[in-house]
Amino acid sequence: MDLRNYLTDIVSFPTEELEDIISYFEKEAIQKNNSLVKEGQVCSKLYLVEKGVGRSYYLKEDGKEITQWFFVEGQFMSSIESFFQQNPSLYYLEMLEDSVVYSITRENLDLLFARYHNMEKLGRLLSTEMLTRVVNKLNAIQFQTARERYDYMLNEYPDIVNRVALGHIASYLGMTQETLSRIRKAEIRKRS
Amino acid sequence: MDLRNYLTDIVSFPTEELEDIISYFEKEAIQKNNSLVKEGQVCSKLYLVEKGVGRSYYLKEDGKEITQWFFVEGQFMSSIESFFQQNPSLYYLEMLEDSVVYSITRENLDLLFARYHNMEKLGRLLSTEMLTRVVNKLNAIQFQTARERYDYMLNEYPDIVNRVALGHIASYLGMTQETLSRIRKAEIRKRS
DNA sequence: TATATTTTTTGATATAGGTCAAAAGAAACT
DNA sequence: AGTTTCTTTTGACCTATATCAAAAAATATA
Repeated sequence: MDLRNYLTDIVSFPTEELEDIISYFEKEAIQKNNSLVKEGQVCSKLYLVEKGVGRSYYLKEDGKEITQWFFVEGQFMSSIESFFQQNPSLYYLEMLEDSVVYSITRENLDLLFARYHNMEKLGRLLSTEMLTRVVNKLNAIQFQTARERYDYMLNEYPDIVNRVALGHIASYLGMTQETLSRIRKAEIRKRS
Repeated sequence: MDLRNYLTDIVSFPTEELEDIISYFEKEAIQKNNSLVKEGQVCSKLYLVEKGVGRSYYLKEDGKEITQWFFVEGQFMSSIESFFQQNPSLYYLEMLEDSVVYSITRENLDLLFARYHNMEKLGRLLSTEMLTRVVNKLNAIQFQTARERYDYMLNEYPDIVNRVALGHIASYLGMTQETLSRIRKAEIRKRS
């Protein structure tokens, strides 16, 4: 899958619109553990992951890293609030594997939103999709036990569980590493 | 504030576009405790609250009501996933005071999105705004103590605290009614 | 392939907030 | 105004998950 496919999967663009739009994206290779954005910086770009996994995270007062979101192939990645409001990011963005991403700046994206009705539609559809995903996570976090949250993760993101550190998943799910380790142990026992 | 103002506050529409758009909305008066949508129904309309407060909630297996979101004057209200995906709603929508709302059907909204680029933009901006709000709530719920969450509520929605039942606020914040009652008691003591 | 570093597991203990039950207070209805 | 119903508060007790500390396992580096 390349950029063209990811976009046309959402909205069908006339060829010349699509080519113009694509010309504003840049392809970047990012090495494992490299940051795209650091806390305090304004996030000036929106990324689309072609290959690899990324995450957004922040530091609690005690210095612990809290993973806020994971981004896999085909997903748009950004420090959303910083990108849209152009204020300093509360989050770090980093890639957890050697990755390839496409990026577009806020200015160019705005330009494309204004130029093409279809692009505006794509923006709207992506936001509502993201919104649904965040609402789902909120419900999982708010009303499920630690074990149920891990099951939710296995269902929604089976892939990620095997690609990233347990500590990252634990903080993403709002529990400690130790708790997740114990849950996993119990699940293995249950299945055999 | 009327519908016209709520819309032009977000995007500036040429007069005749605005009048056309507005003609697709219907004004409805809803009595306290009346539902707009029940669990299992497809939510066919998007509402804008002119006067009153609404909430979305769902029932846990044990029958307890969990408030998912509050909607006050000027906010768009819907069972979002049901409205956009046109599948059965997991949530109830109800008004907690005698209210006046504007409504528009999914079909008409889609028609306006397709007809006016400006309308599509409004849709996109509303989704991103909502997205930011949900992300904020998620962070509050996931990493703050019960007391901190109540403080977050007092800041973000000072108004709501005095308009709706404590039990609704408690479940919205992911805690029991009893816990919220004790927190409130402690806060009062602290302030005097 | 040995050594250093990071990640995961395990154990012991502590605690925030849940549950259950009942009293007190407010609001709604006749 | 009195009665019923709904909401909030209070108390006693319990449990899921956090915290702290250290061992074991996996991974990276020299």
